[in-house]
Amino acid sequence: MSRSNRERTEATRQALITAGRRLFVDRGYAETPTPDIVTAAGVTRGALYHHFEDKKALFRAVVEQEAAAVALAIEAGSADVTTPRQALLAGASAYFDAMAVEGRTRLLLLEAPAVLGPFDMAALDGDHAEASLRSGLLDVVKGSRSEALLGPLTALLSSAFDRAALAIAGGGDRAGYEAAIALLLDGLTDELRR
Amino acid sequence: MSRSNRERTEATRQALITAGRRLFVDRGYAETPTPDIVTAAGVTRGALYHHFEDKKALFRAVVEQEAAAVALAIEAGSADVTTPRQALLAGASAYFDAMAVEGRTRLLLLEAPAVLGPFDMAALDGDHAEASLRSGLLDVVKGSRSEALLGPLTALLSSAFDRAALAIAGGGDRAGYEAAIALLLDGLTDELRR
DNA sequence: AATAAAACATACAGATTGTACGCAAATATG
DNA sequence: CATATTTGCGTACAATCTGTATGTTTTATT
Repeated sequence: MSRSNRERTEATRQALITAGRRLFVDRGYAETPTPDIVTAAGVTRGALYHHFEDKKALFRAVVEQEAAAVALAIEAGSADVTTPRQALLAGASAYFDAMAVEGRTRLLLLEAPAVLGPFDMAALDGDHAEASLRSGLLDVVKGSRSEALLGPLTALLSSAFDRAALAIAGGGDRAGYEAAIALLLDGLTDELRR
Repeated sequence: MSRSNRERTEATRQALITAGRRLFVDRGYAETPTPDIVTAAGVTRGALYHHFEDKKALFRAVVEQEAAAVALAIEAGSADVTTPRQALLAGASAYFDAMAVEGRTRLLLLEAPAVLGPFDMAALDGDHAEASLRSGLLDVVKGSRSEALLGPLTALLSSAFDRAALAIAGGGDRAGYEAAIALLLDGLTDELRR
């Protein structure tokens, strides 16, 4: 049985990422020693440090994969929408669905910002969701006074979405959070039309 | 020169907390070895482990002190206010002022949630600010339909405040964030009066 | 003054990270 | 196709860090 080098690399890389994800979610980044990761992946630390520069690089790969999955789910979830309002609410709902995957909020919203820093975090497409929100909000603020507030408004609401995702993942009342978000968006919309 | 035991304890505890704060802010919790902390504090690791159960306990003490300072500043900042709207906006402004102290956003909003967990974090008066916000929002939603959304709305806006504080600390445009928050609050107020 | 207890320093054991080195399988080269 | 070379990965090692155990000095107790 002989595998091509590319296959081998891809297989062990993914095994490490999968095992790492499992342990990072269960115990957190700091409390997860690399020996445990490689054991779970069925390799040795030699393989880990061959494919990744250090432990943090493996974590980054896990987070990147997770962020990509979220971006994909949102892309798919935002099918045909009618009004800007519907688009925003549907986007929020898709985001909550995507973030409902177990461990995802811990990885993306708690561990990653601290481990990678909010700087690396922004570069890492963590704001793909934010960009989507931004374009949705643009339809709302466009033409109004305070169109200049698009940036701050996007950041604020994005943060609110994250908080809602965290709360929902923690057993919070999803309907309540969705209603609250609708309220904020509707209020914002009205307020800009005076 | 002989100091009372209470004085000694208080002095070295505070020296450790101060040195720890400085290093945690500069390098982050994980990248700060205890030998560096005790050297900066002018003691040895023996003193550290005599006064704190472990490194995390020292970090917790730093965060507690920081959170208390924020709570105090907000308390003082919310002097005589007239309307609920003014109360909320003044509270936000006081919060931003308090969080503008260097390193505070990193400690309270980035490191602490990851190191202590959002669980310990909530218990740790991190939501003193949130409680204040909640009571301010109560005046807004009171009597309206969707009074039941007070909880989610508080969480969402609290998160938005945190994000604004982070952005401002990172050199963001404070006036823009304050305006955006005013917009959200005003919109919410109007929306509930229909 | 003598004893107890608290504050702290020193010494040590275990664990963890990253690196150096070695070997075997796969790919490149003539 | 044979040999050289690179790639994947396992093993061994050195440096560091954390927490504990043990000693020493200073303050409190009686």
